[in-house]
Amino acid sequence: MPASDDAARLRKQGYRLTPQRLIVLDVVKRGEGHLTADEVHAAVVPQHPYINIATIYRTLQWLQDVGLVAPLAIGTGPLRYEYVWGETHHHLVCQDCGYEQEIGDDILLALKEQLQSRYAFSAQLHHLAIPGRCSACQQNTDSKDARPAQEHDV
Amino acid sequence: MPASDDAARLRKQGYRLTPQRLIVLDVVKRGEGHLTADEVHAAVVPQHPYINIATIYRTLQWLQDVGLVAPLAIGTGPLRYEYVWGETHHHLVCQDCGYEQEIGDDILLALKEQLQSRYAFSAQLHHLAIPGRCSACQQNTDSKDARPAQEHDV
DNA sequence: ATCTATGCAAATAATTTGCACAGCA
DNA sequence: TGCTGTGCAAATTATTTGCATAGAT
Repeated sequence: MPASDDAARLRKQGYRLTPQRLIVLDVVKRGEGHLTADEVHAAVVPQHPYINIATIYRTLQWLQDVGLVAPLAIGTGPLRYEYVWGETHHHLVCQDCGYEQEIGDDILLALKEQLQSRYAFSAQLHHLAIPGRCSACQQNTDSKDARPAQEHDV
Repeated sequence: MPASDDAARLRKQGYRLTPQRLIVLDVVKRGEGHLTADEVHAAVVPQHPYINIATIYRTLQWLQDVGLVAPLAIGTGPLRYEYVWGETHHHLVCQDCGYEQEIGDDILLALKEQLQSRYAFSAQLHHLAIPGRCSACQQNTDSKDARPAQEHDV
């Protein structure tokens, strides 16, 4: 799904395509993981030196509006953005080592169905970051937060 | 589970209990829904006029460290905090009307098991906000923000 | 030519930190 | 009394907005 595809679609839909928008889209698309506005900006600068951080924010907002990127609430810190590929997917994020794994949407189907049948609630889980521990880190049995009464890990 | 319970536990664990901490804890505990730092501050002021917003942030951080409150990433905007009751629970948040419903943890058990067996991943879904549409809003077939180009569900 | 997007700068939010003093254990 | 927590103010960080102009269609 080349960028030109998105571009053609957007142009046809009457949106104005500027180099800034194309570059930002490209960066978000090829950026692995999830980028903050700042990271996107840094990645764009080499190709478009005078681009302003405000434009990044505006463009990311616009890309959300047209459905090409989605923000990912990853807990604390600044918002992160990711390109929305055709198929919905989710992420497993290891809280110990930071490892991320992408998983399909199918695993949430059962959950969605249950929410619908039990609560008549139609869940919109487009893009979920599921925190936890990966297999490797589960084995480090570790006696973490056996906290004596102070000293907090950060 | 009266606040004094938590207080006793914390004192026993060697933490220092100040009126500020007790009031903040109390506010978060009785505050329905999820409060931002600012909202907590506003709620505390009547009882403790000179409390500073920085203290709120520090206290909320501390309450997280001792496991009494948890931050809830509710998408965009400032972080929200909620008291952690004994049993884990989650929330259904309607994106149309804002209605929130609390649901038990059991509905996620199957999901957790699948993640464990398929990905060897131990999910930590302490506190999940699940966006979607409630039954009432599903019926308003809605032609919401009919954007000239097309339209995406959010 | 028209109208929207951009750059710039400044405003606003949201959160953190340094430091001297207050107050809990 | 000895530390730790607090208030205050200022520093950071994150995001948004007004306005004149550049640039896409």
